Amino acid sequence: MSASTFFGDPNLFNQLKARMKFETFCAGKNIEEAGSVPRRLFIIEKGVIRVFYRSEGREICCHFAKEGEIMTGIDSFFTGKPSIYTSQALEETHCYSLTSEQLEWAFDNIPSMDRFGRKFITAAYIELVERYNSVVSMSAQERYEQFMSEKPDLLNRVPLGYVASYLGMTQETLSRIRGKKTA
Amino acid sequence: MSASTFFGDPNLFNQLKARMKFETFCAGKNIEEAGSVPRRLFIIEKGVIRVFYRSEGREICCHFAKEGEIMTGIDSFFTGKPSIYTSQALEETHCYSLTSEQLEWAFDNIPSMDRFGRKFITAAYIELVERYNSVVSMSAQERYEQFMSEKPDLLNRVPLGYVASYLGMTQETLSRIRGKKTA
DNA sequence: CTCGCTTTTTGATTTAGATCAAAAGCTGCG
DNA sequence: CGCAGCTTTTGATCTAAATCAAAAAGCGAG
Repeated sequence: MSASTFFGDPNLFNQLKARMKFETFCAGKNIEEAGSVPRRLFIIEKGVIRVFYRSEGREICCHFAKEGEIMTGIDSFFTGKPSIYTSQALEETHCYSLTSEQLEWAFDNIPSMDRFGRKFITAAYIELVERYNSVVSMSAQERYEQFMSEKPDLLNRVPLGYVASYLGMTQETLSRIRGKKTA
Repeated sequence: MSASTFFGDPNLFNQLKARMKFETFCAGKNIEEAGSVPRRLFIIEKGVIRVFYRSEGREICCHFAKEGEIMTGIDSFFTGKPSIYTSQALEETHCYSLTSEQLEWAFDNIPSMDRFGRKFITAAYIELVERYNSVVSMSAQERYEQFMSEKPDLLNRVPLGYVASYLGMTQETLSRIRGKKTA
């Protein structure tokens, strides 16, 4: 989700900003680890983050977030359960962060926060529905084309294997598809 | 999502109930059609509903809802855009309904409504994440087993083909998997 | 009961994409 | 420069599941 949706309510943003912390992560640094409970919400100023989990010995990337976007482990952030996700900066990344306690405080004390939360998750939900549908009804080739039309810059900023797992295919398959296009 | 979560706040439920309409749909009847904008939220008293969309000439079932659960086209219900989904009663179905206008009214006038909406979508989001992960990292056999451990009754209440498309496989594949188990 | 229709099963074949394996390309560093 | 350790590409199989096709099983209506 883009941060501009969040900033749509400047008053809300100002109230939150006072509580947010500026953080920098260098390339390769893990931001939050799987298994931990306290999760922050990040507004990314600069950089790219991947969010992934481990399944049968391999890492599956389920999300990329870059400058101008909000990144958070929605599941545990809102439920309080330990997360299965690890987030990692892929480039030097600058962002503002808010802890889950601060967020809870905001939900209880800032009137428009629940509405923001509702809209934020609705947007995330709709995005996920689209990804779900693409993975069940599109071929690897089509998924690649959709990705390229939506996030063409990412393929040059992150390793191929991460994108492949994000798209639900192996690195070899993605490499072949990409090669075919140019040839 | 189960309706009990909704009823967790009896005060909220009472305020809404006064505005809800009781409706009955007979087996096979479409409840809401793809392409329409006004969408209702349903609390199901009795019956089963399937929600599906059309893709490349075939129907993909993306959701089942039965007695005790809430059914709504979350995407357009919250965005106001026409939905791609059709919902259909598979048995005679009784439910309470709330129009999107009534829901908007509730969001604006009942203080705890935004919070309910946020929690409702969060739950739906988490459920969808699980389905997404299962479809990208599990075999057809494993998806069948998961389905049977979670919703064993549904396979006897709805046609096989609907469940197959819900699980992201063909009817033949589901039939073979099921046969193998018993044999 | 039995005819006609729908749903489910079974069978044969095909195929997209995975897997396994190795060769190329890159990139930084001593 | 040139080797070491990466990421990416290319090649040769293999396999889960789709597709195509038809038989069998259910089931409601006359």
